[in-house]
Amino acid sequence: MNKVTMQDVADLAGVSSKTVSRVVNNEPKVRSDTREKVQKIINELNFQPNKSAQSLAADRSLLMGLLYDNPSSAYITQLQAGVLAACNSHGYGLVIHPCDNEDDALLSNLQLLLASSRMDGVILTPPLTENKVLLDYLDVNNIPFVLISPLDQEQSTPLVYTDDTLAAKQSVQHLIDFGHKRIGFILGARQRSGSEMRFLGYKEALAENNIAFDNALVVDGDFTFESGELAAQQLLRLDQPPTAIFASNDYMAAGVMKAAIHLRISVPYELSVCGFDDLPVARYLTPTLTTVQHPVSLLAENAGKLLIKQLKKYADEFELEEVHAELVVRESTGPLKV
Amino acid sequence: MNKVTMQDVADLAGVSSKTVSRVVNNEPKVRSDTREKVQKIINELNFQPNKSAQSLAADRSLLMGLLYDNPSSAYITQLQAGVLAACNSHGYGLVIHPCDNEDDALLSNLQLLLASSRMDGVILTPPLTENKVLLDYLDVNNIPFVLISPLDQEQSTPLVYTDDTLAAKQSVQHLIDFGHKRIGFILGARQRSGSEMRFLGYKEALAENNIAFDNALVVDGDFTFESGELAAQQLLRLDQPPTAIFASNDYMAAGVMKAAIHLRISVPYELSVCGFDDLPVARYLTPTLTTVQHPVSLLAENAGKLLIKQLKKYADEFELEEVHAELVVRESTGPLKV
DNA sequence: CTATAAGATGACAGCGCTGACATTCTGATG
DNA sequence: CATCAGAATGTCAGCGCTGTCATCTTATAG
Repeated sequence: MNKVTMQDVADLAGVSSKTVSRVVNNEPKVRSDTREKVQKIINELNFQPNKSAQSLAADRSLLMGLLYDNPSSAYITQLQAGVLAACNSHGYGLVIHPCDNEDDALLSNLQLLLASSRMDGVILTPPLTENKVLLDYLDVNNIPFVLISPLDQEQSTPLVYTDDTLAAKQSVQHLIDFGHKRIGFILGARQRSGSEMRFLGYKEALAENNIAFDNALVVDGDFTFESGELAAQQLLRLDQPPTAIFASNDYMAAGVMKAAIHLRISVPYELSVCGFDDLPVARYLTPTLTTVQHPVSLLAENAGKLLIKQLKKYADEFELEEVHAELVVRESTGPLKV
Repeated sequence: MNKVTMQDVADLAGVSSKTVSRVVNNEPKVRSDTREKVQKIINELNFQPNKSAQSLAADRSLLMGLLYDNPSSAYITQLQAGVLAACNSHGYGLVIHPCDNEDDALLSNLQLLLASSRMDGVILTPPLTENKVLLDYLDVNNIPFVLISPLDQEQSTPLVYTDDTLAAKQSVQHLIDFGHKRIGFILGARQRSGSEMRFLGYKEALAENNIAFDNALVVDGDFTFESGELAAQQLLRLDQPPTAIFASNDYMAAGVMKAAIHLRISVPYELSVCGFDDLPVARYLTPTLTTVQHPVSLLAENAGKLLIKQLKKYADEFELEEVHAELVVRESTGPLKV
C-alpha cells in the first residue's frame, strides 16, 4: 500500500536520501530550512519509513519488550496502554510477554524471545524486577531495561514508581477522620515494593494522629482474595476487633468484605473497608469499595519514555509526568454507626 | 548477541544459503536428507533468522494485529494469551491495538498503524467485527483478517466462535434441575453475537422442559454492571418475580447480586443467579457466582492459527481445536429454600 | 580577502534475507 | 545406455534503509 520510499522523498525535495534519513531520525547537522523542506515533502507524501529496512540497516529492532507476571488482568491492560502510548508516539513497537517468575525455564524462554525478536530494551514489572538471574542476564547482554515499582528504589537502574506511602497515609487518615481508632492492616506480598510502602503509610498516619501502633492489628496477606478473607477472619475475631480494615489491595479488600458478610458484620456501618489499586472489582462489590487509584497507565508510559530515552541516539525532548496515587471514596467506608 | 546468519549455517552444512532459506521457510522441493542435515546445523548453532531481513526481502512484516474494543480486561488478556500462543509457535509477532469503535478517527488511526507496522493480517473482536467501514477498508486493501465471534457466523469470511447457545441451554437446564420454573433472563448488548445465542439457549431449555416462555421475564441489558442491576430490579419487582436469573454475562450477574442485596433477597436461598464468561469477578463475589467458562484463550489461538494459515505460503499442518463453553457451578445457584 | 575549521550534504556499500531464474542432478523410459 | 522431464540446488540482484567516509559549503579569524 504505502510504497513511498526515502528515495522518492529525496528526489522531490532535491536532496540525497541520506539527508531524508537524517531528518527522519532527528539527527543534528541538518540546516533548519533543509529540514523543513524535507519534512514538508514527508508529510505530503505521507511517507512512513520501512521499519524492517531501518532495523536491518541500523541493527536495531525498534522493538521493546514488556515483561510481566501478574495475575491481575486489569493491571496488565493498564500497563500495556501506558507503554503503547509511549511506543506509538516514538516509532517503537511493543512485544508483550507474560512470564512465570517461578518457572525455571523463564530465562531460556526469554532468551528465545530476545533472540527472535531482538528487542532493543525491556520493561520489567514486579516481581520480575527482583529476579536477579534475569537482571544479570540483561546486564551481561547489554540489553537496556527500566523497572516499574521495584523493591529498591534507590538503585542506579532506571526505574519508575509511585509514592504509595503517601497514598496509604491519606487513606488511613480518611478512616481516622471518620472516627476510627482501631484500624486493621493487611499486608501484601513481601516481595512487592507496594507492600512495604503502604504499610509505612499506615504507620505514619497512626503516628501523626497519636494512635498507638498495635501489632495485633497487622496481619499477613499475599494480595490474593483468599488471603484477604483469612486475614479478615483473624482480625474480626480478636477480642477487640478493628472497626476499620485497610487492605493492601482490592482483591484482599474483596476478601474482607466476604468475611464480613459471613460474620454478619455490616459494611460500612459496623466495619469500614478500604482497598488499594482501584481495580474494576472495586466497583462491582456491594457496597462499592473505597480504594486508592493507582495510576499504572501513566507510570507505564513514563517507563516507556525512559526506555526510549536510553535507546534513541537522538531522542526527542520530553518530560516525564509526575504521577500520584489518589484516594477514591466510595461506599465501604464511613463513620461507625452503632 | 545472536550473530549467526544463514550463510554461516549454509557453510557448515555445505549447501547454499538459499537452501537454508528453503528449510527455514518449510518450502517443498528439498530432499529430506538435505533438510535434516541443515536443520541439524540450525539447531546446533541456534540459528534464528533475522526478522527484519526476512521482512524486507519478502515484503511481509511477519506481524499480525489484534484489534479490540472491549472494556473487560480479563477478556483482553485471555485473548492476547491465545493469539500469542499461535504467533510464537509460528514465528509471527503480535501488534496489539486497543480501539474505540465509536471513535470517528478509528479508521485513520488504524491506517496509520497499518502503514507503520505493515501488519500482514489482523484479528478482529466484537464489536469491531461488525464495523462495516473497517471491514471494507481491510477488504479493499487486501489485508487478510479473521473474526472472533461475529454476529453473522454464516458469512464466508474466516471466523471462529463458540457455541454459546448450547452452554446457555445447559446453564438454564441446571437451574431447572434445581426446581426453578420462573427464570429471568437479562439480554446482553444486541450488537454481540453472544447475546443472541445465549438467549436462544435459554428459550431452547425452556421449551425442552415444557416451561412456557414468558416475555415479562426477559429484560434488556448491555453487558454492564449497572444494566444488570437495573434489569434485576425490574425483574424482582414483578408481581410474580423469578426465582432464578440468568444474566448474559458476569458483570450483569454482579449487578443482579447487588440488586438482590439491596432488596434483602438472599442468594441462593431465595434467588439463584447465573452468569456467563467466568470473569475473575465471579470468584470475588459473595456468594461466588455460578457461570459459564468462556474459552476465550483457545478461541483466540484458533483465530491466530487460522490467520497464519492464510498468511503463510507453506503453512505447517495443524488442526484447530474444538472449543466449548462449560458451566462452572459455584455458590450462587441452588434449590429454592423457603 | 584568504586560510581554516566546523557544518552540511552526498556517495555508496552492505545489513541478511528471498524471489526469479539458471544450473545440476536424478530416476524412469525406451 | 542415452534421453529427458522434473526435482533439487545454486546464483545473484535487490528489498529500503543507515553507517562510513568523502566532498562541498559556510562562517570566522587573521
